Amino acid sequence: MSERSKQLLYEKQADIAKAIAHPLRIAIINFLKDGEQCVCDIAEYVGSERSNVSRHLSVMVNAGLLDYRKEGLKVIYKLKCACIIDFFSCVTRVLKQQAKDNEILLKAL
Amino acid sequence: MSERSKQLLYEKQADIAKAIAHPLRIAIINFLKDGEQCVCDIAEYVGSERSNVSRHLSVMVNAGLLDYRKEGLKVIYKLKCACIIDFFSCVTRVLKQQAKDNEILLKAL
DNA sequence: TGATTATATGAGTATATTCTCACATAGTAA
DNA sequence: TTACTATGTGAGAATATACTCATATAATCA
Repeated sequence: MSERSKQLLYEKQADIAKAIAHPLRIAIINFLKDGEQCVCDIAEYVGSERSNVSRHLSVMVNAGLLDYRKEGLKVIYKLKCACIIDFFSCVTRVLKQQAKDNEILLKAL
Repeated sequence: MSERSKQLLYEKQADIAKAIAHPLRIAIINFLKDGEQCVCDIAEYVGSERSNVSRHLSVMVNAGLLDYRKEGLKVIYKLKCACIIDFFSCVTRVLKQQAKDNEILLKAL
């Protein structure tokens, strides 16, 4: 792969990681794991303004993480790729390792 | 899990995603996939200032993605958890889907 | 000792992200 | 038509991130 292609790929990959990298967006992903939802239900679940949630949703749509469809007044969002869940199994492993490290540190005090 | 615990977990997960979410850091992860490296070799590989690379490395160490050891003047960094690679297989699937979508769109023009 | 090298960090600037409020848009229903 | 509801978006302020340059630290070697 050329240097330029690599560069582009890294940027695309970073865009996707960025689209995940926010507590509110992670909460949304967790909510959508169990099925599609409209903006107002998502906003209630995550406890934030609808306008704010709407923006976070559009970040994830732009990154290719979510799909949506309109149903009357409502817009229903869903995960486009269930594989996003895999990301969290990786993250969970890192967090468990961190917790273990902290435990060791704590015992040394 | 309590609301507070969920909130904390989402923040921790977001911190890890943030630590990945930069083209330079992704380039570094790709370089370290093949084995540990010192700062100056990493800086040369990614084509950036050492001071900048040093900072990106410390972001990833703080997030629990990397480990390091000192060897003389050099500091050698390595991936702490190979599972980070799994993240990219997920990202790759999202990117492939995007490429497919774009192809469909292109044909419709 | 002083010079050299690798790395880390403080300070400043530039840029990006997030949130809130107000308003716009679009579908629905009286 | 008007009123209502769900969603999206512009503008501004607050905050976070990233980069560069200069300097600090720490190991090595003459």
